[in-house]
Amino acid sequence: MVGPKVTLGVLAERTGFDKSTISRALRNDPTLSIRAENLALIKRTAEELGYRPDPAGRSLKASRSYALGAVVPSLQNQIHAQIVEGAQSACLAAGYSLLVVHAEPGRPQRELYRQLVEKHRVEGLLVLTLQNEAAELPELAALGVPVVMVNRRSEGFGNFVVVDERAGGELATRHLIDIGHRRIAHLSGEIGRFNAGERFQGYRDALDKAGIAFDADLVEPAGYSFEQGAAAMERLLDRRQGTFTAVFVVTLMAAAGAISTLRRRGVAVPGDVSVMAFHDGLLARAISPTLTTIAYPLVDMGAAAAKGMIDILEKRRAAITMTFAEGRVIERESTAAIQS
Amino acid sequence: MVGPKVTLGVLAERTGFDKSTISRALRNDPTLSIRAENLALIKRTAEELGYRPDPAGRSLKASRSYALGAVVPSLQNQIHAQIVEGAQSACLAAGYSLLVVHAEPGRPQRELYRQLVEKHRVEGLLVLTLQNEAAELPELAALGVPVVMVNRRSEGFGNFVVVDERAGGELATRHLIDIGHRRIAHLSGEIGRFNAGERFQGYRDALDKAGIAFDADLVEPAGYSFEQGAAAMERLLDRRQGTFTAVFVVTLMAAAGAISTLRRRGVAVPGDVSVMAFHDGLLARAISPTLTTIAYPLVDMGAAAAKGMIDILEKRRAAITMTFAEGRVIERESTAAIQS
DNA sequence: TCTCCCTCAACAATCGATTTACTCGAGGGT
DNA sequence: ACCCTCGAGTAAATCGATTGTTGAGGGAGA
Repeated sequence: MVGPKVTLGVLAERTGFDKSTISRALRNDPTLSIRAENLALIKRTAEELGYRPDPAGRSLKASRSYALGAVVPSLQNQIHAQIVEGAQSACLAAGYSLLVVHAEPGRPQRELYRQLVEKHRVEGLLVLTLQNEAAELPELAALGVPVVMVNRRSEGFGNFVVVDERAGGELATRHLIDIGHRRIAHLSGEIGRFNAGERFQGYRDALDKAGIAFDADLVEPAGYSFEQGAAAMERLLDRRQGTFTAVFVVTLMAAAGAISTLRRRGVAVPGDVSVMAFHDGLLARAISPTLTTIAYPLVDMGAAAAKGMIDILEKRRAAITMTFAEGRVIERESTAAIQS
Repeated sequence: MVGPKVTLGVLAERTGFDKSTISRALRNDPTLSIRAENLALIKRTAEELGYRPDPAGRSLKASRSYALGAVVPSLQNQIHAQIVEGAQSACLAAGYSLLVVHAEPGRPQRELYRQLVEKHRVEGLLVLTLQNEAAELPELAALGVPVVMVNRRSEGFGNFVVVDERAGGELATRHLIDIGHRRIAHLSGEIGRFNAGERFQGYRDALDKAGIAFDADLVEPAGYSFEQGAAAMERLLDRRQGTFTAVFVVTLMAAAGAISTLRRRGVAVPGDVSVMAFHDGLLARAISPTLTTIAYPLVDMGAAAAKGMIDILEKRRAAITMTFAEGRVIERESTAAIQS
């Protein structure tokens, strides 16, 4: 079917040139000088026979794998799925491949990273997950390949691609303020973690700028998952039902959880409480009421991370620190203006 | 940091044996006879130095890439995300890598497949998408690598890993019947396609077995997406509102869409209409009311497909035709018994 | 006319792992 | 004394692509 493999050797026989000449010709190697007509002949022949350099040969000689690795908590989280989609596209477009592994909870992630680097020889790691950054970052660095953190950032750590979480948190909260809310609660993540902490700061920023007093009791630690959002809303209602008219929830999933609790407890959304989430995904349109969110170009972010990594590997840049600022409010049904 | 690469050559110097001896020793090559103590020495040294065979060298010599390719419509669909997660785990566990590409709508998929095979040299394709199977399957076959269809099946085509769609459709419908429904609508996919067609058949099977007359007018062609589900429910209500008490929707996403329409039109779920979906995912618990679904082990299905592919490549089997039968009803809030 | 320098390529060595074909000495059988 | 067979490894070739080095032929300047 496919016939004998088309290698440089085959091309050499066909054209009468040496394989090294052909290799150089096809790559437009400037150290090769060749007659224009011969160059054309070689290129044409390669084209006709459908020559594709074998990545194994290339890798062996170059001591490179042209592969990146990514570790992701779970692909079932749409946020991560978007990021991975972008990274994948960027890798393929640049001639790299991307190995994605998901971290099964309970199994130490260190092993996954190590396997990726030592066994599969990935040249760089895209990190979308880390339980304990302080402890794990040094380990990662010790693996000897560059690391780019995506959707995460750690003090003093070089490479990251993130969205402006703090500005996003502020944007979300300000939107609630703009449509008339004053008593705004916040379902947060673990404040010590980057994303949760920044979003929380943004929430405070918006309150401050609007001259609204911060009420720590209106902040309930939740987490990123549906269940955590639901449980946190439960606690918040137990304590403060009726005293807030809007809530900014730290993630899309947790917002869905919060809404489910609100509905179950007979609190109308957005009638009694408006709900605003961070990050957009198909889920936002699938639940009812549809969710107002702060949307960032997550696919682009994934692509930027992969591209940045590749640039680093190819010495086109030394580091990547990129912040996507262009968050915007996507208004849907879960938020409503307050008239009073 | 990582020091000089540990290759067979390094091990040879350290132990005094020839690299070929070491290679064969480490792989327990039965054609090598070696003194037990020397074997132990070699293995110990390899362990100490952290030797990992370089996949590039191995690939080159073996003319194999140890990589599989998968083309998926979008990772943002949880169903596909689950399948890919499973496939990924299975590949990594077997020492293979998995290249996932997602089909951007509009770009011909044929190019993606070709690139995967010719440029990245994947040894097998996991196919989760195909617009037009009759036209594209021969093209895929012509690429010269084995193809396993996942969550899809085509008449006369050898390899597939699927769930028992028809039994699942029957199970879903029967559950509705069991809890008292008689007038059951169906939001279907394109009947010509495998999944949609089978699920529809299952729907009919259940009606037949229960002695309920099939009413073609209660079947509304929808599609697999949220929007299509929403629009189809719109049409169905326009035509038949009040004449059915339950609906079996062809996918999770479309069911979410259907529910959103039902709610907007003031039809209570499950009060007026019970909704049952096919396949389970985080989404089912995130929407409100939570969705009753037919759950299949999709992660396992992805893993089985990858494992089957690897078995084929390693000649442990000639083909894989596997059907997961163990679908089960996960009862949540979107369905309720009818008392009458 | 004699170097010297381009132009246009060819040669050969590598990268790391695997595989096929040997080698070398000790012991066994006749 | 001679041939053979094991046991225990060794040597060399190979996979395909990529350099670093070398060389033949021709034109130009001295």
